[in-house]
Amino acid sequence: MNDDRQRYAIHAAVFAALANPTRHELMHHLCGGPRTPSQLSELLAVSRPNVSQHLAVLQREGLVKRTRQDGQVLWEVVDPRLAEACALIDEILGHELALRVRALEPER
Amino acid sequence: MNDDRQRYAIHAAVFAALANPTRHELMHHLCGGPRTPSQLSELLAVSRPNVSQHLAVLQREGLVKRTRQDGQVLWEVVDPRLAEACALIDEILGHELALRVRALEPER
DNA sequence: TGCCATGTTGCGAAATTGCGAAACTCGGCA
DNA sequence: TGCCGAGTTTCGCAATTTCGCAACATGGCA
Repeated sequence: MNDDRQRYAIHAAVFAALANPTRHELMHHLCGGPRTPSQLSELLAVSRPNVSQHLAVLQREGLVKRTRQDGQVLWEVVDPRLAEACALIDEILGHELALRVRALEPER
Repeated sequence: MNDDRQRYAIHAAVFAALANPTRHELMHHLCGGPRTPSQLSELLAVSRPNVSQHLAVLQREGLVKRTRQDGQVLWEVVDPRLAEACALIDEILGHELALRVRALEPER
């Protein structure tokens, strides 16, 4: 059972990597294919150092990996099925999430 | 696209609810059926106030709900398929996670 | 060699999180 | 009415996270 505690901790760490809007958006773009830090920086309108920091967090949890190609740095998701998993959670929480998104729109 | 930002934020908030070992363990137990705060407190060896706090976080993100029965408080998951989603992520990250769990065992 | 674009790392401040302790709410019951 | 147990909320503090900014590393090119 102490074993389970470690599993819970490791699991929670993986979820923590996705528990940030910027990292979530990073994963979304990376699921569409490898990108360079500069591309991501421009896509998200986030500073390059910030992108690097978030990518480091995702890498630490084993969600993305860095490769080199033609002298430039490319980051990519370890397993594209991660997008499916996120979509599944979307579907399950679809009602709740849709309500909350809609609730924000007519605000102002 | 600003719309997407809100979606990313809401998504990240849901993941943040599961980005804590105690809350992860709470969800695990609740997926097995409704439980009272006292039961959860004993199962997890966590103080009752702390259990209430974590349940409040999970409720805020629409993952669990509170019901009353025979004068006692029961907490339950909103959708049991959440367990499936977690299992899917387990499977996808299975290799990585298994390695990391195993890496912890022979430590001491 | 020097310059410049790309990427990463280190640091400090502000904001957030997690948890114990104390206080509060609410039913049931004598 | 008063008491007691279950459950929740509030408060204070330590630890963590996030981000901007500066500094550092690296590779191409004139």
